[in-house]
Amino acid sequence: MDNREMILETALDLFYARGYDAVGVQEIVERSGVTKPTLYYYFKSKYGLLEQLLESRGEPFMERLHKACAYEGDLRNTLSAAAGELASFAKQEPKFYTLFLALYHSAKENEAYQAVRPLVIRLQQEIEQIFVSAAGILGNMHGRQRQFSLGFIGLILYDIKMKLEVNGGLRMTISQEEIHSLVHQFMHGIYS
Amino acid sequence: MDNREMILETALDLFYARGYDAVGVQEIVERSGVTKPTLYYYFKSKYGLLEQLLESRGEPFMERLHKACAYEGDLRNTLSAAAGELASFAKQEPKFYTLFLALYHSAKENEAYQAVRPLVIRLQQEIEQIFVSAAGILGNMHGRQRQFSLGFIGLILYDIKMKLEVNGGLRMTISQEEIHSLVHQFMHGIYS
DNA sequence: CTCATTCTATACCGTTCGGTATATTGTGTC
DNA sequence: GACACAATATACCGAACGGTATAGAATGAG
Repeated sequence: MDNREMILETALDLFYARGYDAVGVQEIVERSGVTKPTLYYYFKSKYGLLEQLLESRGEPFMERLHKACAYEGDLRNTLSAAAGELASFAKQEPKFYTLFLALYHSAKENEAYQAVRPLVIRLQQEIEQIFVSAAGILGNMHGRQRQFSLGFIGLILYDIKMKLEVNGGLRMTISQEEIHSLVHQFMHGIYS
Repeated sequence: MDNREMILETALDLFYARGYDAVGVQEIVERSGVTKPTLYYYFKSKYGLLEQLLESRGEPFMERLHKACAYEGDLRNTLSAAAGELASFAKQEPKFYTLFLALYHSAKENEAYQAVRPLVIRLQQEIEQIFVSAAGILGNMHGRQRQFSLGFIGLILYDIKMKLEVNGGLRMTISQEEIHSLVHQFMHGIYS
């Protein structure tokens, strides 16, 4: 692993464990076996490091999610596909997933929240687009696509986080059945 | 307002806006119109300030929640009472509610997460106790009280946060109907 | 071999960090 | 008026913060 990747990996470990603000640049470079100028050569600043970390780990996932969110006439199946993609991603990258969630809920005027916003917005757009596509069929959304998508995201993200925690990080399993059950639970609220 | 309360209020504002780690003691005392030794006289350390902030604002709420969670034979009504209490608290203290949620999701090895744990545990216990009490009647929980309570907490907390955000912090309204609808949505997943 | 470019280390910068030793100012008690 | 005690300010501490000026090593191209 080259130095750049090593720094990214170390930063992920540390930000995950203690948070962006509580981790110093010095500690990152020491654990990575490099010195400060190396970090600043690749990332320009501590904030740049966080940005590139979020982009390098988030981009591949966003592409997979985009494909999974392609609406094909059935809202339930599409939501299940999206939720399944989120779950499999969380299983593959539990630390990044947890870090993402922490940043998602962090203070709005904090640097770290600004850095994660692009990813959050894209996630919201992908999910919201599902409901927009389904509006033609459902017909009764009355412009509540945003509300529905936010609620769906919150439900799924939190459920996955809980399942990650009770299994101690690794070994998380989330079956197709559980996904369908969650989606069913969510949709029942919509239709009633 | 005396100096101690002034410091607490300022700390809440700043921690809410930018997060515990990103705010320095210097800024807190400047905005409070006092000097550092005054802060350290009352709170002993920055961490102590956070602890006392969480306790002073969290304790009154926990007491109200405890009463609301008293199980009286009907799971739906009890859950609605608990959720309603959470909602009214969020409406009264939106900044503290949001700060609590941010800390709840922050990195586990971070100081701030350690500080909020007592409150988190008590919240979980209150909610879990509802399901434990209901177990005699439901009978089919198979020791899943913890899982149910965590899921319920996640659903309610996130829903309230969303409603806070779309209304720009103040002017949040969450009707009794919405509460009942949420609880219904949650329970349908349990019974099915 | 030479030169440009990429990458990395030594050593340092000013600033801010959380925290404190010491002294002074109320304020009510005896 | 003397005393105790709570509350506050001045001035300072060493350490850690994010960041950088400068120079040296490595690498491939001509």
